[in-house]
Amino acid sequence: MLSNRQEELLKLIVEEYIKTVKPVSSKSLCDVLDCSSATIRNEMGILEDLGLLEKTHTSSGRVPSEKGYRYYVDNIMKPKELTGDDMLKLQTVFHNKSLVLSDAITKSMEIISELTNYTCVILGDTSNENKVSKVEAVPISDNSLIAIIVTDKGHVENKNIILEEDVTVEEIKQTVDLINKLIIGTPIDEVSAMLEYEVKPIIGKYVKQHEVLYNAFYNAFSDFAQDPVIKMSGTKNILMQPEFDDTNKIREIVSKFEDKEIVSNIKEDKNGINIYIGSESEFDDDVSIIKTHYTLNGEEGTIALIGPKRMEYDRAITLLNYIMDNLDK
Amino acid sequence: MLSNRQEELLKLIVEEYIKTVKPVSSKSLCDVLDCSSATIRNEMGILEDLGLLEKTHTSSGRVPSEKGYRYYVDNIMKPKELTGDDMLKLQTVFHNKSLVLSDAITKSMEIISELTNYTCVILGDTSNENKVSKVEAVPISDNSLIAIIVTDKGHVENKNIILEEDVTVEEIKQTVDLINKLIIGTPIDEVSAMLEYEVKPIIGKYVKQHEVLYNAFYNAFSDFAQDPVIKMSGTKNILMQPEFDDTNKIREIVSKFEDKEIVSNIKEDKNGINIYIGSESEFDDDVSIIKTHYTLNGEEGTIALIGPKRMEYDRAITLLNYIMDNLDK
DNA sequence: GATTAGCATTCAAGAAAATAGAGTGCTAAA
DNA sequence: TTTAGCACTCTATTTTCTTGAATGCTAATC
Repeated sequence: MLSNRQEELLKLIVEEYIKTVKPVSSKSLCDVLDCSSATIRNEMGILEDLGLLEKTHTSSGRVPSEKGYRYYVDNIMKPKELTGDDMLKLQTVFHNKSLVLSDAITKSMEIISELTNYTCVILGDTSNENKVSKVEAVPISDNSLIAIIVTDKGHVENKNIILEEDVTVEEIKQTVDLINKLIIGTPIDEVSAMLEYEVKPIIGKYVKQHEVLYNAFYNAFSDFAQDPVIKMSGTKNILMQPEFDDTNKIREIVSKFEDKEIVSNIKEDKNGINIYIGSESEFDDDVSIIKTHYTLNGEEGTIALIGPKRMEYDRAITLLNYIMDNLDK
Repeated sequence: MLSNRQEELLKLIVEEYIKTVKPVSSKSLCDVLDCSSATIRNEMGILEDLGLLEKTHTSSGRVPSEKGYRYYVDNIMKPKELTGDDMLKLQTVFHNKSLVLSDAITKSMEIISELTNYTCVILGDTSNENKVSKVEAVPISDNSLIAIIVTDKGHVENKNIILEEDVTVEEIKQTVDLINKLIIGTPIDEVSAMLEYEVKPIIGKYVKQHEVLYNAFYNAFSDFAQDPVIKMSGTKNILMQPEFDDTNKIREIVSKFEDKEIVSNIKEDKNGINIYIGSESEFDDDVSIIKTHYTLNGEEGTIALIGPKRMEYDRAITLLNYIMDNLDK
């Protein structure tokens, strides 16, 4: 258990380091804590023994450890008020009423990455709340067609399908009508089963080239659930941070950003705003990630803010909270 | 005018530098040119006076200048045969027949960036060859609908539209039917005019909330022509090149890659494969860009390969040519 | 028992000097 | 026209020194 002074000291060191990116010396805190540097050094020693502080070399000042940041975030940090300036920029998103929701998230992401100078990632999934609203097929050539699926939440997916065998326009129309009749209103995650057990048996009776067409639509729908949308904003921001002043580190991060599989792992399941510090992020030991899962009118996904370990956690959280609150409305 | 030996010398220096990224010394070429280093130094001096070679400092070996690369590309370089290995990897794209064309380009881009270790960019435009094939509108809520436009080449665009005033399902249906009747077959770049002069006058007679609906569709179509698709592959590749072993240079390039406006400038209009060396690229003085414009079954755009100035121009061109030839089929 | 002054100690970071070696340019001879 | 030979230039690396900002510890003080 930390004494009041120890907590105060940890707080000062974390906040000073976040600001300056330089190890904090005992002397520099004398004034604030109103005691001598020797006393502070003693306390620092204790915090270091507890694993909350670290040194970069034997005679350097102290730097928060991962555990130190964790303690700060869990026990010390207080929510921060939004500054008028931040507020002002955020307003521009929410006052534009003609923005469709999905655009609003994207726009928020851009603003948040700009305000914080961190990198913002959106991993969007199509929520299972989506129900099929309309299916359409437009023939393009003799052996290809475009299958279009619209959901009640306004999602549109289309797929260009090559047909292995010739199919008549009439057959396509029949199939589409049939599918529409049977699956409108079906939640998107149940469509595959629906197609297989309800549509497949019936389609054979009415449509000649039923195999080909069934397969085409089955593939179109199976794509729907998959590949989450990845959007990033401010990729460069995190690379600009002084702690990443190393070509190989930058290359490593850029490589990870480019790898969809790695980025997809940033996905968050828990509710509320969650903080992952350094190695906790499972993305890169030198970054922290603040994530939150959102469900918003048929869209669902993760919004994540990637910054250095010395992130301004309080401000970032406040900003994210503000955005989430306002998107709800 | 260069002598044979001078051309040979330039060729050797360019190719050696491309391979090693180290200034080339006179001594290292004695064997190949079968003369003394002093002779080579004399010739090098001439090439330097002509601005084809440069030194990094007074007593360093020679490095090709921008003009040197240009001379090499224009006068010396010969097309390169594809290696069996390259060929093999490329085959995988073209043997997959169920790949729709647009996917084939994307896939080619990925392979080409992987084979060359350069960065590949595709700037896709919707060609004006596209003609409207079908328009559809699906109501989502009382005050919003999804407008969908399909072209004869298989392009689909959709837009979520918020209606300022209430509109009935019946009115939407009427409008869509009307638009379909009037504009199917219209080239995409003429749709705006068509809407304004043909549809607008008529729509008023049949549809009550014609203003609102007209505006909605007008906006949906105006989006179509705009925002070209940008796809990138192997962003990290160029950052890995040894000449970019500098954090600020890397940051600069990443920033440019992130800026859609800058990337859009890479667009190519000329036919055939074009080479832009260093400052000619107008993207960054330290890179070269090989670009080609493609028109392919209703899709149109630019495919660009971004590498260091010491690119393997011959190989890159051969690869691009191979891809373009095969996409045509 | 907690605090602090004082002092030896450690280490990074930067400047300065020393060294080695890879190249060049130029001259004079072949 | 070519080349051997040599002085010269510059980079890159290593080494040494110096400075100053920290620390840890001890012993005196509050």
